[in-house]
Amino acid sequence: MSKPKQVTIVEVAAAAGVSIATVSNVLNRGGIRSSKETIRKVELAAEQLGYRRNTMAAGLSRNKTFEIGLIVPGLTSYYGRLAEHLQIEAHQAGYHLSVFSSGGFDPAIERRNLEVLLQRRVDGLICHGLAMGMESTRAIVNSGTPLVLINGWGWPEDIAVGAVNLGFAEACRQSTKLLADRGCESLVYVGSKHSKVIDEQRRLGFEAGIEQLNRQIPHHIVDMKELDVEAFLQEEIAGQQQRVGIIAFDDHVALKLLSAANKLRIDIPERLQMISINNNYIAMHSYPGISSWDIPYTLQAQMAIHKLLHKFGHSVETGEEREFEVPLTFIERETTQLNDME
Amino acid sequence: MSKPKQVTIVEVAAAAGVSIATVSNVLNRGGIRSSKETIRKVELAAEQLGYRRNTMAAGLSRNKTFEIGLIVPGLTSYYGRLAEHLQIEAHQAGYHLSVFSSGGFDPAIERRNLEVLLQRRVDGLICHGLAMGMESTRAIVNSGTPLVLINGWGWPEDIAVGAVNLGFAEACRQSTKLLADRGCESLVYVGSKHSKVIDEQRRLGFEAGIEQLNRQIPHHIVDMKELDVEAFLQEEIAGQQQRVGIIAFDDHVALKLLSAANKLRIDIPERLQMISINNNYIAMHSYPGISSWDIPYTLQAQMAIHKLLHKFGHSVETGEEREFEVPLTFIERETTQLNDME
DNA sequence: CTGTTAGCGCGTTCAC
DNA sequence: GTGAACGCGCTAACAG
Repeated sequence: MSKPKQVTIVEVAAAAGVSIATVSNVLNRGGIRSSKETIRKVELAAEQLGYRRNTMAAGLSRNKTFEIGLIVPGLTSYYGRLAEHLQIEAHQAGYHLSVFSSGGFDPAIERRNLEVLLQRRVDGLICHGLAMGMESTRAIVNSGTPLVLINGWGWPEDIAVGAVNLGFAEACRQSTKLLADRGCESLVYVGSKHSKVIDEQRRLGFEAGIEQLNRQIPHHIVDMKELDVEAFLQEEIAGQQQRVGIIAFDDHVALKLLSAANKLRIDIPERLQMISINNNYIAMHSYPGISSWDIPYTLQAQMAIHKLLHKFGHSVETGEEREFEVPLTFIERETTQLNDME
Repeated sequence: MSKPKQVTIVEVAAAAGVSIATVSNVLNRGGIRSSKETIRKVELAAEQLGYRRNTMAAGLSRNKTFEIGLIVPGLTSYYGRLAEHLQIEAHQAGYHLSVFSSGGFDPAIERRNLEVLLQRRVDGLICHGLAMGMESTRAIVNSGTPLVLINGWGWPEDIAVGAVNLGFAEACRQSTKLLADRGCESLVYVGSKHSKVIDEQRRLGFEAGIEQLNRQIPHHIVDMKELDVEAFLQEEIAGQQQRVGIIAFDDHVALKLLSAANKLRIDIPERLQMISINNNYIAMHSYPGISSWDIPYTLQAQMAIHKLLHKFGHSVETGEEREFEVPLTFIERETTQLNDME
C-alpha cells in the first residue's frame, strides 16, 4: 500500500493558471518579482489544494537540506534537555534538528546513526562525546559535512570545526576549594567512569583543586558503579569526627548518596557536605536541597548551532577559539549551607 | 559555501564498468539477481570511492522514506525514554525515527513540527498527546500519513489508525485500593493539571477506586501546581492521628512530597504512605524508596511501531483493538511497606 | 543477468 | 513577469 499521491506544484500551477516556475517563486521567496495578482492566485490555489512542499525534491535540487543531525548518548536528563535547546536554536535559524540516541555510548549504534544522517545529506552534525574513536569517525565524516563536538576535548581540527565544552573541570576545582573553606577535613569525588571523558574532566578539576589548597587534606576518588554506598558513608563519615565533603558526578549520583546519608541519619551539612553537577529537578527538590552547578543550556546550544551556521556562511557571532568553554553557575543549597549561616 | 559534491552511482558505475542500474541493484537489494563478479566489482568501487546513497533521491524515486516522525511534549524523563525505545523498535524494523519536541505542549511548535515532518513525507507519525486539538490536526494529517497516538483516549478513527495507551486509570484505581488495605484512613491524589489527558486518566482511576471501596473514606484531589507542599502535609497529616495515603502524579511530584515529609519528620509509612507513577531513577533511589508503577517501555514502543508497520503492509502482530492498553506494573518499596511486615 | 529509459518533485537557468 | 527545459541522484519497469 503506497502513499496516496500528494499535491505538487504542477497541480498548483494548473489550478492557478500559471507555470510551475512562477509557483516556485511565489511559494519560495515570498513572492519576489511577481505581480500581486499572481501571488494571490498561487497562494489561494496552494491553500485550497493543500499543497505541501516536498523536502526531498527541494533538497535534492538545491543541494542543501536545512537539516542538522544530532547524536547524543541518550535522551534522558541532561542529554534530553540539551537536545531540546538545540532544537529550539536550530529552528530559530531556519534549520531543523534530527535527534538520534546512540543508546548509551554504543559505538555500533552511533556509527549507524551517523551513517543515516550522512545519507540524508544533513548540512551539519552535532555529536556529544563520540564513542567510536576518531579513526573511524574521520573516515565517516570526511564527507565534508561540518561537525561540531559537544564536550569533546582535544579533537584534531580536520575532523571537527569546533567544540563546545562545559566547564566541568573548573566547577570541580572550585567545589573542592569551597568545601575546604566550609571546613571539610576530607574530600572525595564520586565519579562515574561510564561517562569517560566528562568523568575525566571532573576528576582533573578535583585533583587540581586539591593541589591548590594551602594545606594537605585527605582525599580520594571513587566510582559510583563499584560502590556500596552505605558502607562507604559508614566508613567515611560515621567512623570519624571530622566533616567530609563530597563532590558528586551528577544529581543522580548525589541522590543515591543523599538517600543513604538520610537513612544513616548523618547530619547534613554538619558532618557531610555535598556538591553535585547538573542542577536538575533532583537537586532542587530533594531534602536537603543539593548545592549544584547549573548548566546554561541556552548558551551551550547557541554556541553549537552558531558554530555550524558560521561554517554555512551565515554571519553570526561565535567564539574565535575552536574549543569554546561554557562556564557553569553554582547554586548553593542546604547540603553546603551551615546552620549557623542562616 | 555549498557542500562538496558527493559520490553518486554514476561514478561508481563508471569505476566498476557497469551501468547505473546494476549498481543500484547491487547496492540496494543485497545483490539479488547479479553475478558474483559484478557484485564484487561494484562493492569494491563503491567502497573505494566512498559512495553513500542519497536518501532524498531514493525517497523521491520510490515514494517511500522509511522514516517515522515522532512528536513528544519534551525529551526528559518519561518522554525521553519513550523516544529511545521507539527509536530502537523503529530501527529494528528498518525505519528510522525523527524525534521532535513540542516544547511542553505548545500547539504552535507542535504544529510546525508536524508540518516539517509531513513535508519530509514521513511514512508514519507517532504523537504523544496532541496539544492542538483534533480539528486542526485533522486538517493537517489528512495527507494520508498514518498516525498513531500514544496516550490519546477516544480519538476519531479518521485521524488516527490507532492508539497505544498506558493503563494509568487502572494503576490509580488499584493504588487506591492498596492504600486503603494498608490502613490509610484518608486518601488524596496529587495531580498535575498541566498534563491534561494523562492527569485526567489518573483522576478517573482514583475516583473509580474510591467508589469501589467498601467503606466511606475521606478523600480529595489537589494539584501540585497550586500547592504549598509543607502546609498541605502539615494540615493533612501532622494535625491528625490517622494514616494518610497519597497517590502522586509521577516520581517528580512524589519527590517533592517526600522531601517535605522528611523535613517535617513525618513517619513514613506509619503516618504517610505514598505511591507514584513512572518508577524512574527517583523512585528507585530516594529515601525512603517510593512505591511506583513501572512503565513497560519496550512493549509500549513495540505496539506503537507495529501499528504503523501493520498499516504499511508488513505482517506483524498488533492488537486488534484500535486503542491498545499497556498495563503498568507495581513495584513496592518503603513508602508503602509497613515496618511490621519486614 | 544487465543496460536503457522514463520519471519522482522541485529549483534554476534562460529565452520570451 | 512568465514559461519551457534541464538537472539533482536514484528507482522501476522494460528490453535485450
